[in-house]
Amino acid sequence: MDSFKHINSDNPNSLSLRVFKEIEDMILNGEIQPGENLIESKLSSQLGVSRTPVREAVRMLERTGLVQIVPNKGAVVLGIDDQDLEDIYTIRMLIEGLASRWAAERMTEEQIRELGEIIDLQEFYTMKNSTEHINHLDSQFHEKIFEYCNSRPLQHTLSDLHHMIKRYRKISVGSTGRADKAIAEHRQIFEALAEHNPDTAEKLTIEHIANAKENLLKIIREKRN
Amino acid sequence: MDSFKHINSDNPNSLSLRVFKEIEDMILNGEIQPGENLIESKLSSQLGVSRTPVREAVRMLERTGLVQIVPNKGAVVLGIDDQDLEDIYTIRMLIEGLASRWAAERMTEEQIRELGEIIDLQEFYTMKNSTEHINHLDSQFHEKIFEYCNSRPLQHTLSDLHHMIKRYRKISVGSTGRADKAIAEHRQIFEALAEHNPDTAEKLTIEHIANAKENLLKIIREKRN
DNA sequence: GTTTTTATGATTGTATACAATTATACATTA
DNA sequence: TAATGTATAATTGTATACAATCATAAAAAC
Repeated sequence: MDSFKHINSDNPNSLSLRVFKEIEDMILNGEIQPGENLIESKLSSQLGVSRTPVREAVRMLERTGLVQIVPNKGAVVLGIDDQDLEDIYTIRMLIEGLASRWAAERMTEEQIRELGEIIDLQEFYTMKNSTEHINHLDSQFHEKIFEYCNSRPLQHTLSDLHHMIKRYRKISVGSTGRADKAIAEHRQIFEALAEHNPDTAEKLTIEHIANAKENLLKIIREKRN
Repeated sequence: MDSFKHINSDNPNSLSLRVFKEIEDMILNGEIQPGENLIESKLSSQLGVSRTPVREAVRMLERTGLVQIVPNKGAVVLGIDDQDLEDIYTIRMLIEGLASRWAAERMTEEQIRELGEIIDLQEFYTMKNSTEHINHLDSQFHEKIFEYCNSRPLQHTLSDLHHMIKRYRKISVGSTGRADKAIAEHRQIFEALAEHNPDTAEKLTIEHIANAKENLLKIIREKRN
């Protein structure tokens, strides 16, 4: 049953992957706006590569939900509206709740130690007000949990959801007073995990994401006015 | 904000798509076994097309989770073990439960009528013992619900999950006495949806999928012995 | 003046050629 | 013999050329 295991693909950068990331950045930074068409020939000359890796990159972008491909017509950049965003967070509540539940059941002592270190770092950088680090560690905390829950299907599902909200995460934690609260919540979740208490871990995680959702929606509404 | 809407891509069959389906079938039918490598040149000569559409098809297969691509090395067919299968069904319980909840809230009268017709057909073909039709309608019932819940993120998530278990669905409903029970459950879910009763619809859907899961695991264990 | 047709250009889809990488078998050395 | 290096073959990655499809605008028909 060796063939069933995942091989840890160590990201040996291919051109397609580089192009994928470059186009993704352009979209995330607003250089390319929702509604615009991605034209393979333009992108390829712009990036100095042939059309083939661009094509593959566009296919990867479709997979992340950033783009929709219409056969024989091309790829158009998709936006997401408020309803979509709310739905994504509601789904995340359920799925990440489940992830915490399973992590609480399945985590090893070594993994608990590792997660503890992340929390310590988070508290450190929050005191220092280093937004850059805070955002990165926030992502890392969530990613570690769904690594430790040790379920390929769940990881797959969650990674899709996280891709969808990549555009918004940067504003979610930054700027407001949410960072302090978020970390206090992380600490609580961590303790439930460390005690192998699935019910509490799940409940706290759901609340945590519900709070993040409210905060994000609030910020977005403010930005619009 | 026109650009945000999905264009109903009416499947204008491209070669890549045809090739995708052919390879998918080969894997689903066991012609290509988990652990085997997909070799582009072989497949292209075997199917009488060039390597380009084969490459694109393999990328699509990776997206459905049937295959894993290791850069510079190729694509290997993935299997899923019992734990994966259980996890998928647990996730499905949550997600389809949510789909039913939202469908109950958002469904139109016209959609209720349509869904009712599917149920009627299901009952008809179950009396006739037409396994072919039963399986198809079972899929259709679930797909209609997450079409009617009208949430793109949820649809995306669920369609991934359904792809993952495509290999198993054919044996799930067939052969056993499960079909009768399944349809009775569908009927109950339908009534909750028609009454716009989210709580009941969600609860019944979760139970329904839990039952399907037990049934599937039982069948698989029997087949192994 | 409006609609339909037709021609042209732009863009995507597919095939093929070549480059880069990886796997395999054999030889070499300790 | 085991380990390491090297040559060759197999395979994937990328570039380019051509075919098919679609979008646009001018011309023709009404």
